[in-house]
Amino acid sequence: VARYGKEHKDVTRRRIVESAGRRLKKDGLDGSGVATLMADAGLTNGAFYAHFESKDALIAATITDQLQEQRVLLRQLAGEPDGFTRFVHGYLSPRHRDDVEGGCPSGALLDEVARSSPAIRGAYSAGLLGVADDLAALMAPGAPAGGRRTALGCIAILVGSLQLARALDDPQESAAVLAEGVRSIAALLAAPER
Amino acid sequence: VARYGKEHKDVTRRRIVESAGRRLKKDGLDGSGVATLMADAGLTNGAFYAHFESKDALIAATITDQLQEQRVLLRQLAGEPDGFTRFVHGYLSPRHRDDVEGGCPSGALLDEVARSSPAIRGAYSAGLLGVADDLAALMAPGAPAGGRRTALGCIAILVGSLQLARALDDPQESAAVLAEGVRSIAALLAAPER
DNA sequence: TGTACATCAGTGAACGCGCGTTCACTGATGTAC
DNA sequence: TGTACATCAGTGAACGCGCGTTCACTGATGTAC
Repeated sequence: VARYGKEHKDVTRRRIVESAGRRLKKDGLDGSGVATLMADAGLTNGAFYAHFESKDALIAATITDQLQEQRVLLRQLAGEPDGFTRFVHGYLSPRHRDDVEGGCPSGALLDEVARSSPAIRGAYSAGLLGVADDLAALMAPGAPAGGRRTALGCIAILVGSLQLARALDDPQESAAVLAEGVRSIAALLAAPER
Repeated sequence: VARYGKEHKDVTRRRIVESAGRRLKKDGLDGSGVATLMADAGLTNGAFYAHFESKDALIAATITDQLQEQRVLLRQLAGEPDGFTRFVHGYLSPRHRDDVEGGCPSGALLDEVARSSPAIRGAYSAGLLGVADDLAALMAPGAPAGGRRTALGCIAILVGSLQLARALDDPQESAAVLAEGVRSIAALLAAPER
C-alpha cells in the first residue's frame, strides 16, 4: 500500500537542489532563505524538512551537486580539441563574469564557504579535489596525479580573476583582469616544475 | 555653548570603523549585525545612526578604510629590500590564511562585495585600484601606470589562492595551494609583456 | 471493474529570534554668567 | 570661583519583518478487495 511512484520524491529533491544552485550563487548562502529556495522549486516552506535535515544540509548537497556539474563540463571538453584553452577562455569571458547564477560555484561562493560549517567545507573540499583532478586530465591527458597541484593553482587564478572582474565597476579594468588571468595561466603552464 | 571636545565624535566613528573591519571580515557582510558591530566598539545599537546613514554606508566606509590599510602596508614595504617578495610570501603564508579577521579584506569579502549595492562596489573598486597602483610601485619602482594591469593580475592570484587555501579542509592541499600561488606570481612576472 | 482506504508529499500557520531602523530619553560636558 | 544650563553623544526599548524550524492538517495517489 504505497502512494506515489517510488522515484517521485527523488525527482522533487533533485529539483530543489538544482534551483538552489542558481539561487545560492545569485544571493549567497546567507542571503537565500529557505522559503525562497522552496518557492524557486515550486513548493512551500513546510515541505523543506521532508527533504533535508537543515538548511546547512541543503547547502552541502547543493555544493556537491554544483561541483559535480563542473566535472561534467570538464569531461565533455576533454573529448574535444584545445579543450583546456577553450575552458580557460570560457571561464574568463565577459559572458561568464555576467552570469553569476549560471556559473562556477567557487567563483560565486568561495569566501562564504570558507566561513561556513565543517559539513559545508567538507563537501566543498571533496568536490573541488575532484574538479582539480578532471582539470589536470584536461590540461595534460595521461599525466599522473602530480598534475592536481598545478590544477589547483590554475583554479585559484581562475576564481580570483573571475571574482575580481565581478567586483570592479569599471568595465575596462574588469576586462583587463580577465585578460591578465588568461596570461597568468599561460605563464604558469610555461613555467618549469617546482 | 558646545559640549564634548570637537574631535570626540570623529574618534568614536573611527573606533567603529576599525572594529567593524575585523568583524565584517570574520563573519561576513550579511553575517554581522548592527548591534554586534556597535557592541564591538563598546557602544549600543541606538548610537549607530548618529554616525552612519545605514549599514550599507558603514560597510562602504569600512571597505575604504581596510583597503587604505593595505596601501599603508605596501608603502612601508616599498622602503625595504625585497619588499615585493616579502609581501607575496607574507600574503600566502599559513599565518595570513589562519588570520581572517586581521587579514586582507579582498580575501575575506570579495564575492560578497560583488553581490553588494553600487555604493559598496564603488568604494571597493576605487580602493582596489589604489592598492593595485601601490603594488605596481612595489613590483617595479619607477615604472609608469602600465604596471597597474600586471598588479591586478597579481592581486587576482593572491586573493584566489588565499580563499582557496582557506576553504580546503585538508592541510596538505591547503599548503600546496599557497605554494602554487607563489609559483604563479613568479611565472607571471617572468612572462613577456602582452 | 469499482470503491474504500492507508499512505505520505506537500500545505500553511505558528514558534522564538535577530535583523535594520526609529525615537523619546538620559546624563556628562564645557560655557556663560 | 561656583553654579545653572544648553548641548548632543549615547541609551535602550520598540517597530515591522524575515529568518530557520516545527507541526497539525490536507488531499491526491495506488493498492486491496
